[in-house]
Amino acid sequence: MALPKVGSIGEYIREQRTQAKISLRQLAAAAGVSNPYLSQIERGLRKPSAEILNQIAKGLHISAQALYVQAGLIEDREPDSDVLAAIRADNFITERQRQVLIDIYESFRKENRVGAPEEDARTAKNAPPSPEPHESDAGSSPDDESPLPEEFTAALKPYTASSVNGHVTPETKEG
Amino acid sequence: MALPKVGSIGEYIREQRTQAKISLRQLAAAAGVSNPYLSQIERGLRKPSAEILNQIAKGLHISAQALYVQAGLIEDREPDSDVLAAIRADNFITERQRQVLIDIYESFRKENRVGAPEEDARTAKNAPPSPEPHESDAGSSPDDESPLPEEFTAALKPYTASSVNGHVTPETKEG
DNA sequence: TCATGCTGCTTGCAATTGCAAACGCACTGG
DNA sequence: CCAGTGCGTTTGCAATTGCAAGCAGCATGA
Repeated sequence: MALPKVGSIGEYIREQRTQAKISLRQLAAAAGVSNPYLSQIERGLRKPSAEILNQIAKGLHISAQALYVQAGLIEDREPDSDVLAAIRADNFITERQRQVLIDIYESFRKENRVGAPEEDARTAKNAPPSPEPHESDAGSSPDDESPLPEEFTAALKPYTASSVNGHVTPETKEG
Repeated sequence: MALPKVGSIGEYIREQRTQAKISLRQLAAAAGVSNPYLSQIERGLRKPSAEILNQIAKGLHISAQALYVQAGLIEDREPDSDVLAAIRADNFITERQRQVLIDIYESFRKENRVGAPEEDARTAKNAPPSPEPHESDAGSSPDDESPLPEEFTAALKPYTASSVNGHVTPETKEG
């Protein structure tokens, strides 16, 4: 298990390099690494550090992210929705908060996507994946100050109590 | 320039770890690295490879991307897209779920603003000024000894299923 | 034929990573 | 008072990274 995915990333680099029609030495120079080392990387004999990887990405003029994904260092994130992208790009929240937000959002979607369980069928009915007509702007009542939490566990309780509960529209039930 | 941002990433990791209230050894075990090595990383004495970085990110339950950015291995992402706009535009979730998400996000931002006199948008790069992990201990679960985020996801399920999705007392109509 | 220049590859070697073991410190409790 | 447990840190050491130097093969040209 010495070379798990290392090989694939080496191939990927070589592929990109040949595609760019530049020599190994050229890329090595552009990336600021030695030619022999780059050679070894491309053949999977060495596992480049993140720094080297980054430099190679720069030298290849490709996104470092692509390389990291190839190297298995970053999960290939599915472009589910813009919400996740926005959350991930947001700078106003801490990492932990970000993670919680993502977890919550994903749990929502998972909840809505309930495959076919009869029990949850009705709950799912509330949130059909397709066109749930949220015609109401639902404007998120601007002046409705909810006693929002500061911690997760703390955060969740008040929700069910005030914010969420207080905004229910029972009519959504189908007759 | 031997240690460019290594120090900062170590601090960042330690910050996240203490924020998560887990010990160095715990994180080391969760991340699959040795405790002494993690200690050295946090103090900037060692420059962890991408693989280790990735494992640490997993152990911390934060996005590996954030760590790479902190390590200077990935260019900082675009400033910030509007999370709220994305949430409002999303039609994979119900109105109630949308409301919860918005409330949570805003509460997070409000929470982060505790030590920030004015709009610190630009100053806040990737980590808010001083989030002050001062959990008000509002929850204080009885036998809660898992400060890990998984606790939250677990905590989310019941509440997404029942409270949010429509198992609430509908009498609380908006009026 | 030899010289020059290009391609990529192999070979030692210093520097670094990453770990197992052990250390010092604070706390608990028999 | 000393054993036991937790914390973070320090200390050698094997394994690896990453590089300078050198090697072999294939062109072009005098």
